[in-house]
Amino acid sequence: MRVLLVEDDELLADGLVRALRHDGYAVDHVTRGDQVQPAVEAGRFDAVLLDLGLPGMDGLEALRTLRQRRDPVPVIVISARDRLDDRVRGLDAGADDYLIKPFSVEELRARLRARLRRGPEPARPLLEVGELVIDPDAMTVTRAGEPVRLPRRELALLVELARGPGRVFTRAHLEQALYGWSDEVESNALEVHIHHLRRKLGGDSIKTVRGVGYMLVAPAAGEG
Amino acid sequence: MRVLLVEDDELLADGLVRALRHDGYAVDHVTRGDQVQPAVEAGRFDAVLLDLGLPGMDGLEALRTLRQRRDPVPVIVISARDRLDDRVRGLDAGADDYLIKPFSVEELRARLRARLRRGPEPARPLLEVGELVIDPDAMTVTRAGEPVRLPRRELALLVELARGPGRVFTRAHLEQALYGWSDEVESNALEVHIHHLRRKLGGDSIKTVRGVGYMLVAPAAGEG
DNA sequence: GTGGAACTTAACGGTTTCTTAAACCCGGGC
DNA sequence: GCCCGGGTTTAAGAAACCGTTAAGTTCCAC
Repeated sequence: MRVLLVEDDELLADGLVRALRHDGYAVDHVTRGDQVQPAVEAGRFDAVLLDLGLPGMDGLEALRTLRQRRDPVPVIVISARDRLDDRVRGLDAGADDYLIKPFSVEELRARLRARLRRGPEPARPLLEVGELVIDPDAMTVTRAGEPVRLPRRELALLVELARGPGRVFTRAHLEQALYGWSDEVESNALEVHIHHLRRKLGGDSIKTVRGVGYMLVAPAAGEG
Repeated sequence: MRVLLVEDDELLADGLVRALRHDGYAVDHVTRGDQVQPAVEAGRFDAVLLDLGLPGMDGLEALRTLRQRRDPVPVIVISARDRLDDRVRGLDAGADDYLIKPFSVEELRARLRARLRRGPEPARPLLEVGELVIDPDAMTVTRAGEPVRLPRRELALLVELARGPGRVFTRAHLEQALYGWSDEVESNALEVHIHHLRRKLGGDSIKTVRGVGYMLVAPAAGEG
């Protein structure tokens, strides 16, 4: 298992490298934010441990660059920035975990194990349907470059459909995705939401499969 | 996105359910540890939020059971047990994240988002008979790559026949597959559906066995 | 609180699908 | 040739499905 440690504090870095190597990981170590992208591209790491306050380029910036290029490598942020919105920002920038310094090496090990157990989760590509761009990860939609603000139900519906573009989702599945088992829908709420979505996204983006359900039209697939 | 919340503190659970529903998640809620396994099996959740101190069965136990059965659902532990070795044990039991009570809802949201970023849906099992490909889950059929639109009854009939290509299914069996035990059909509805299917799939795809029933055979290319 | 957005429910009409029924077909026995 | 029973085809009314509109209700931000 190959791990990239990005940390400019020599003392901490030394300790971590030593501890992780002791656990059997192959650890590479860089100290500057602008080294992250090249290192990851070259190195095929199974995980990255990323400090945030770095010379060259801020760690968060480096992380965003990585994710913009759809690199799926698991990233654990290790930072002294302990404010709530630091953590939220880090996770939303694409971190898989966020550990606050000072932390116990034991916990880092456990969280690293948890990440490595799963392996990289491939990032989904942006879904483009005509002038429509759906980012299922960020749960955002833009039309002709303009962000489209969607109400909760409609967004949830669209994101669910975007999980399998070109695939049919049954009404039962979609209703479960929106409502769970607790509330049962015994009206045509689903159809109404579909209707509203179509109005906002353009009529041919969501296709009806009669007697079955709905599907988001895939970019590549020919027919609408 | 479907989320299962496992939490016995009514007040906390209520708040979380409310907050998550507000974010567009379909939230189901159970309070006992021994309800986790059945719920997850029945519910196809995208993530589980799991308290540890639970009636019925300890959360950690429930988590281990889940993982022993190779269930891959992402699990975020939310617990007041804040000792280092609690966290390590939780993560090593198969948790993907471990959040200590009291926590900020904002952080839970961010960590949930991080867990729900995920790759494409796994491939589904397909039934293949000659050039015919049936996806029972999406309830779609393609013939030589071309989608064939089938109404529900015809589809159900075809799916049943496709379970044993080259095998004869009795009328009684097929009628039961279409209408269940309760409904008795006392007309030739079955024959009519067979007729329609043959028209769409090609005349020789469904063979009649006089006095017994029908069977599916690989249809010849180019017809239909 | 209050106003507006979002959500649900209900109703209607056009369309597809399902069932029923009746006519038709066809091989086998006489 | 004629009849018989199982199977096929056709047609038509009934039922279900889906899109749309609109009204009522809940939710939420101000």
